[in-house]
Amino acid sequence: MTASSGRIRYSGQTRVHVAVDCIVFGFDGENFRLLLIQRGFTPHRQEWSLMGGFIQPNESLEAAAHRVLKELTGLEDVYLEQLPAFSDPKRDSVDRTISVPYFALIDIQKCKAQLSSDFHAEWFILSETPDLIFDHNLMVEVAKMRLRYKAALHPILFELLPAKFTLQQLRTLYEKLYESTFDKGNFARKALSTGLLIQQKEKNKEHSRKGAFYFKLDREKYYDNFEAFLKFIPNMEKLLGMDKNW
Amino acid sequence: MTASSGRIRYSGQTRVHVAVDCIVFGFDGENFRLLLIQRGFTPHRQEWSLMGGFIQPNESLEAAAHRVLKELTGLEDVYLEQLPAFSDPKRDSVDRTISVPYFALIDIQKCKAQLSSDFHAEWFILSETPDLIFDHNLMVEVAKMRLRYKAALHPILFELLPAKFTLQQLRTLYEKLYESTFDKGNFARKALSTGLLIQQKEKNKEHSRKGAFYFKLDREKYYDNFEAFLKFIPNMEKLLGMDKNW
DNA sequence: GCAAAAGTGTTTAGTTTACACCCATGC
DNA sequence: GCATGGGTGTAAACTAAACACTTTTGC
Repeated sequence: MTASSGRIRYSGQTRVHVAVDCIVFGFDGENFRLLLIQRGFTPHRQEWSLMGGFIQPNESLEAAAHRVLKELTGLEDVYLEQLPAFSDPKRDSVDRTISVPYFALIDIQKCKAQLSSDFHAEWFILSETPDLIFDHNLMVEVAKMRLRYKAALHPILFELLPAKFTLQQLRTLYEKLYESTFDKGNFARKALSTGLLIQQKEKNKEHSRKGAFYFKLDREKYYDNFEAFLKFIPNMEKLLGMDKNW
Repeated sequence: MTASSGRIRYSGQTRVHVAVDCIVFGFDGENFRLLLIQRGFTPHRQEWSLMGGFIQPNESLEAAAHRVLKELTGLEDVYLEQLPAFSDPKRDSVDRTISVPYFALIDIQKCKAQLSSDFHAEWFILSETPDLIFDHNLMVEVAKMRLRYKAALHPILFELLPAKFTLQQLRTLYEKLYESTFDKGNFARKALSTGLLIQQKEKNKEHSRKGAFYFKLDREKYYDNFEAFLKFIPNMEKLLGMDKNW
């Protein structure tokens, strides 16, 4: 619904505040993490919250989300995906505010330093997320489900890994997300068969005497095929909590 | 981003108009159809447009979409799914307006009568969609892609069929969406193996002497398993325009 | 009986899974 | 030389795809 004539005005129509909230996921090699801020102002001072902000007159929602993330982490090129808007008229008791959540995937190592003390930001273990203000807990739940869904079909989890990673790290990442375990051999074959991985000469010897090869993501193929399907995940239906008996 | 203290106001923050636009899909047995309205007012009087409306003070986005659809078609329980918001600050030259598109799937037969002349609504063959106002053409494209994606994994296309349908009608529906053809036998097996279909005693004899059994959707199983995965579509990756050579 | 569409069966190819096994290395 | 995780091989089970075949029935 739009108009473009200079003579027409939407004067009779309600206007509302529109904000974005960012559900920022990271992975520390062992656990999924969620980046939260401690509010420095009322209401709900010192309570934990998602990082968010109002949309500005000359920016799109996506630009607002990127701006907010930049303020918080210093990062510019972050993977962001829009989730369905939260628009219950009562969700905000001050003024009508619609919030559009975005989930973000970032390499936790890239922003550890920058995490501005302005926001008292902290990386929580995802499963140990504290109570959040307003409807932010629900936003996190929705984001988790969407991440599980999307990552089962598309190679987005690479966004969470450092530039160099081993197959074991990649597998652990998937195992944690789906709270499951995957066969080492089968997983490696699938991962390699995507052609997205470039084997390095260097090995990681932290976990074994033999050492595991590092891999890098083939960024070109990755961007070219972002929407391509993976079948990374065995028993996808079951892992996504879907009963197949029907 | 929200607040709930009575003392706080968002007075310094921009407020914007928020609207919903509905991309209404139907299927006439032969072609996908798109329900459009001819605007009766300026700007763009008599041009074709999606049906939309501004969000009201006491309704959510979803409620607004349902209201708009009810006005247009008389239908209340319509399948609706939110698409990412269109929020370019320049998309509306009058006032800043963010539009949240919803795609709707409806049984074309259920609303033929009601189609209120208030809106000069018409069912266009999807592939023969005229030029639409503003960014509505793009919304339709996004909705088509999302429908293809979603229908490959979930049984939503039943929403487009009448209460009783034959396997052939179901297959034709999928074939048209994916601009492809599917093996009769394999398709029937997959469709039946979902357990979602209840065979009727009656047959449709329009297309053959032998007659094809009618089926009804098992609504209970359908609602229980809405998020369950289907593997209805052979070569899903290729049909969704995804190159697998990587 | 034959045409035409409905519906079933069957062969083959491909993929997935589970699990066994070999490999390289530091101690 | 042996323990440890890294990496490879393989048989069996399952699934998908192609296509041939049988069924029904109005004319």
